[in-house]
Amino acid sequence: MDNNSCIRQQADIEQINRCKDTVSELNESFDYLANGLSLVGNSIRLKILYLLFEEKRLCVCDLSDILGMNISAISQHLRKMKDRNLLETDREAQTIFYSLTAEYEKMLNPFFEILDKNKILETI
Amino acid sequence: MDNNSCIRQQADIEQINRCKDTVSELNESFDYLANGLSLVGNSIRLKILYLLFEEKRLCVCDLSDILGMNISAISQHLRKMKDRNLLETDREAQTIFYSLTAEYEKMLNPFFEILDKNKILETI
DNA sequence: TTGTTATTTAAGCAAATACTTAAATACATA
DNA sequence: TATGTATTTAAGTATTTGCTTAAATAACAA
Repeated sequence: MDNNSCIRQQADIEQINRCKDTVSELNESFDYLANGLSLVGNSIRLKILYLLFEEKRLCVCDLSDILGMNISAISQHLRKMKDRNLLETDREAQTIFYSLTAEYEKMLNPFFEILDKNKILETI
Repeated sequence: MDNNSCIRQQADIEQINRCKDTVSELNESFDYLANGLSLVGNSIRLKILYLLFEEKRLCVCDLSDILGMNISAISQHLRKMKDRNLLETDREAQTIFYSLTAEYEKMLNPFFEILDKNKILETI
């Protein structure tokens, strides 16, 4: 793993140890948060999330049509986000509607605002 | 691309078209934002960002030691984040210190707060 | 029951990402 | 100028991710 055997001569050993402690203490939190952010960090999924933010709810079929993509591909993206609790579903006969969970709607709001701002700028 | 030829029978055509317009209008913004978020959505890079948030500045060598990873791997992560303006550098003799840019320190703050909260919870 | 619509799931492939190794660059000092 | 320290870069490999295809499930209607 570490062949170059680092630690520079003026390194602050106390700082290094403090950081090591922080990292090992928060390790699972980092993994969990990073996993959530990686789901949002994909432009197809970000589009889906934004569309659900604006339209409140949409089904796989609608999203497939809006984004010009295979239903199966969309379904797999939705599944990942549902598994991580970014989305929830609500069945109405054969149609399954997806929507943002309250928690993530709030969490993602600042990013949606950035997108809204862009929209206004470009339409002026 | 789209073999299943969707559009369900009760689809709201106006809604679909409105959504298509939004997506094509904001297309580059989605790509740009998603790219930024995908950088944060990696647990190694998230750890680096959090450590820089707490310690203000660290060099490749320190991070390599703290995270128990190859210097080259860390350097490549740092480069990606510097290219996307999440980080900036500041040379001091042979040592190059990385720090968060003001813009992203502000933008990532809510996530760092989540991590801080966890830290307090676990130490009680 | 049979067929239709809406969706999910599984398997395979292709592209993207992360890590390793080795060589290159940059600065400092003897 | 030669040597050591700090870091980057390039190339190769391995792992992960995303998409396609085809088959499966679920609700409904004839």
